[in-house]
Amino acid sequence: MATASVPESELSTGLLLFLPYRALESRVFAVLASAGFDDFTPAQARVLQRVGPDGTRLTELAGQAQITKQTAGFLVDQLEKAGYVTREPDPSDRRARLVCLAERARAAQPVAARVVAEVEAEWEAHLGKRRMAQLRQSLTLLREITDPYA
Amino acid sequence: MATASVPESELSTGLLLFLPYRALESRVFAVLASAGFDDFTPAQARVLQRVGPDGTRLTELAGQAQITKQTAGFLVDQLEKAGYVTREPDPSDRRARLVCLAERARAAQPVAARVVAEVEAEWEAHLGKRRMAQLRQSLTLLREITDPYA
DNA sequence: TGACTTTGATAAGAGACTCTGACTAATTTG
DNA sequence: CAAATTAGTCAGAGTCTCTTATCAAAGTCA
Repeated sequence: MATASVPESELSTGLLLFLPYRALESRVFAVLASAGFDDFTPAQARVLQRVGPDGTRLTELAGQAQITKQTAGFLVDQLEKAGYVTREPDPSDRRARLVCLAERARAAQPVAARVVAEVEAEWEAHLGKRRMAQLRQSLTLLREITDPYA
Repeated sequence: MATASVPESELSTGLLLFLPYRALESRVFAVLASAGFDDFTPAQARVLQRVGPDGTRLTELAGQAQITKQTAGFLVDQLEKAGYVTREPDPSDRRARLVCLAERARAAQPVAARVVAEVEAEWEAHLGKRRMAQLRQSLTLLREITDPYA
């Protein structure tokens, strides 16, 4: 039996996905902190990221972030105290409340968006336009079978 | 100026990377648990994953996982109690100790490897052989600029 | 060599995150 | 309407992570 040549990378696709994800998140977090948005934690940010423009229910946030309702509630409490979100009654269901973006979150958003664009530009410069586009396309396809909320 | 069409996906590349990563990790974790390897946590697993075949120093594990040495030590303590790793003196530096894989970790490895292979096969079936290969290639390239330990 | 700095690791304590279980209130269903 | 489901909260415990401080071994350099 012929000896197979060792592939250029022995890392699992999982770790290969994780490394750039973590790099991006760290960059965004660092820039936000130095821009004065240093009063929230990564866990809070991951929930905040999921709040839609018209508000999102706690259960929905918990589902998307794959944490329990209790944990989501705990994190939203803190985001609320720090002025990033408000809780409004949901007109369509009196049991529910909508978590809505507050002023401070709307101020942070463009800062975060700028960093994401910057990092993505660096990636595109390294990979080339073609490969970057293919990467996003493949990841979008992959989302169909890996994101329960796609 | 012509109005640009809305891209097919509005998700940031970061979230697109995260979703399949999380899906893979969850699958592996679930299968390991149902195979009897249910006595470690995700945080412990992320450290265990980094232990090399010849042992790895605590500081190295902490660096790769991007956690503090103290946190890494805390997690290794628990992995040691559960029988997944041992700590051996490092012959080349009497300050250091090598975290080494123990019997239980060697037993879990093939189970984990099988699930990873299974999930990657599903992804390849969805994307096609060509796109899957391109995806891994692009991610490997991206690692050059996003992994400080590449 | 001997003082100084760096590096590997640990200890103590506090804060943050997350879970399970139990509960209330509103809605949906049969 | 009664039963089951769904949205959310409360209480408590366990886990994870950090900061600060300390010790011991190794490296640096005058």
